[in-house]
Amino acid sequence: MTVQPAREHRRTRQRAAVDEVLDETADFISAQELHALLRARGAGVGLATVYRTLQTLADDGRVDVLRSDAGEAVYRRCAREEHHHHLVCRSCGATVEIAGPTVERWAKSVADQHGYADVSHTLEIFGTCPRCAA
Amino acid sequence: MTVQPAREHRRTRQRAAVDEVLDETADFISAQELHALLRARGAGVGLATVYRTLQTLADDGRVDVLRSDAGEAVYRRCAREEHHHHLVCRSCGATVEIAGPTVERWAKSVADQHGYADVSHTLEIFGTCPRCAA
DNA sequence: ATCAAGACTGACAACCATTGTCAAAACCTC
DNA sequence: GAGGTTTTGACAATGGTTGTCAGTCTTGAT
Ligand SMILES: [Zn+2]
Ligand SMILES: [Zn+2]
Ligand SMILES: [Zn+2]
Ligand SMILES: [Zn+2]
Repeated sequence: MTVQPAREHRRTRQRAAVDEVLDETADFISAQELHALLRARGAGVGLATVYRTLQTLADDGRVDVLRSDAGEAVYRRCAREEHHHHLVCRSCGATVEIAGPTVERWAKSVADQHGYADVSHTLEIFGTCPRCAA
Repeated sequence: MTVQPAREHRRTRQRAAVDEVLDETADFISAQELHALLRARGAGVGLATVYRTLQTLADDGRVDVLRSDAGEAVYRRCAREEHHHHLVCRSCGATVEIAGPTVERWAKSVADQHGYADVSHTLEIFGTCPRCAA
């Protein structure tokens, strides 16, 4: 019995294109925006494919997802893959990655106190970045 | 020139009905669910009106809003109107209101350090409540 | 009580992000 | 190259939410 190589996803032109945009984009971006970008730069990719690719990346923890004020899902390739949070500019989307060890412990302890198990949490900070503060 | 009394919203049967359901419901509930509830108990209210009413209540800070995993907006009348957060059961929706003074200060300080102004944040803790832990 | 002004309602259409469909295309292994 | 699997993409379908607008209801004033 041979050890099966971890079945990775295939590398296709479409996935490479999505990956490239994510690497070049510092801010959170929606699937629709990403799709428009790709179309604009010639390397067209089907909208459904963009959604599927982002979904997969998110499942694999290779991109972070959060919901904009409008409820639209937005994606970002973060420098660190470990758990962290974000300080996001409401106006231009400029993002700073944040670590908060104290908050992590606090959240866990609060959940424990109330007997909640299998705990997770969401935490994002929004504001107006220096460049957008006219 | 007489001083105008603060123009409040009008009191209508529909808004009273929505209010009543919110007071009776301990868990976060979606607009669609609330609409179905009202219809079921006879006091029918138009779906658009339910949405508008919840929107208004949220704007006035009279109900809390957050997004379910599915991206659907869910609403809840909380005991305290001051800023707070929630510990929510992923399975049954049972909710505990949480205050986190330390987190509040931390969030503000992080934003300040990066020059972000007009700061707000979202923070919710999810888990499985004691009753749902089979 | 009556009335006018305008806030509110609701059935329905419109929107729009996201997902489902499925035949064609790309890819991999033998 | 053949056969089997994965991926793609145009299009339809879904579903929450908002827009429309004529008719209804509240309210404050008469
Ligand atoms: Zn900015
Ligand atoms: Zn965290
Ligand atoms: Zn529960
Ligand atoms: Zn807070």
